[in-house]
Amino acid sequence: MPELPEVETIRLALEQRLIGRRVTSARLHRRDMLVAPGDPPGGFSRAHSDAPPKRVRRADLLQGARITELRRLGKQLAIVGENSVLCVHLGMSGQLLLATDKKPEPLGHVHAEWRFDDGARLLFRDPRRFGGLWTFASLQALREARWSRLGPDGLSLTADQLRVALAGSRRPVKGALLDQKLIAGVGNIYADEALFAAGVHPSRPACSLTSPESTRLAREIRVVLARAIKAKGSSLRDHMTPDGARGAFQLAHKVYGRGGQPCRVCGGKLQAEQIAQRTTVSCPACQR
DNA sequence: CACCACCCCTGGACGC
DNA sequence: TGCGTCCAGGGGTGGT
Repeated sequence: MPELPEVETIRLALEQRLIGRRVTSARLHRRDMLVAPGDPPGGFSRAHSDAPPKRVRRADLLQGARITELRRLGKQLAIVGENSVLCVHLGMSGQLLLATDKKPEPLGHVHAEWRFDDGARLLFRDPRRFGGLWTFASLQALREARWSRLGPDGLSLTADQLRVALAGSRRPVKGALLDQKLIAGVGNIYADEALFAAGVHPSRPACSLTSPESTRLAREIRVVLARAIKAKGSSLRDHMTPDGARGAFQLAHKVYGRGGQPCRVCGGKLQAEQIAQRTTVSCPACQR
């Protein structure tokens, strides 16, 4: 569920709370949620998953490091320390939660936790475990190993960047928007919302968009993502800010999750179908 | 290379 | 109330 706006909301909150703080200790409860330098490619097998809670290598999980910045590309977040970088991917159900109280809450599925020099605690929780943690020696290493595989960030997507991404592809434009190699950060919610706002039907072949349509779609992608960030994201099930607040953008969804209901613009019946293995909702009248 | 089907995983919604 | 079934979906992998 966390797409670009949810991750950016988390980034902004952590930036306020963590920059300048030093990690005094870190714990990893599930070894298979972390991929460290030197680990076999593809991460750890689930066979490691029953290992008891353990301390990790000092260089891993930012131990001892002061946090200097928080970066994001698409749906991925980088917590940058003095001597190492932790890349967090939240997958479907991942959360980063801040807790200041002494008593640990009875929260399940907490796979890693950090303690900071001001007493703050940061928890990485991910019930469905589609997410994960990756450690790197530097931001440069993260860029080379992971972020180089991502397309341009959706929040600043230009019309030209979108035209390049869609060029020569006959797959449905919805599928192209979801492909992180082409555009980073757009998931099922914001793909549907941006396509609706742009008046483009999700099943249109990507390369069939006219130049004005691409320009409009790129703008609507930026706008819908920016509006969602202002609302602190869409809280449908799992998303919340590190401080436990819910986002409000789900109230502004025009098509996502509304199959069969009336279009908020024309009143016609919204259509739900499977496109690129994702439930896709659109308005047959408003989107061409 | 382009694209698609499948799989990973758990909790919540829903039907009986 | 409780149990079974289905569905949500990002992204990696392997097949066409």
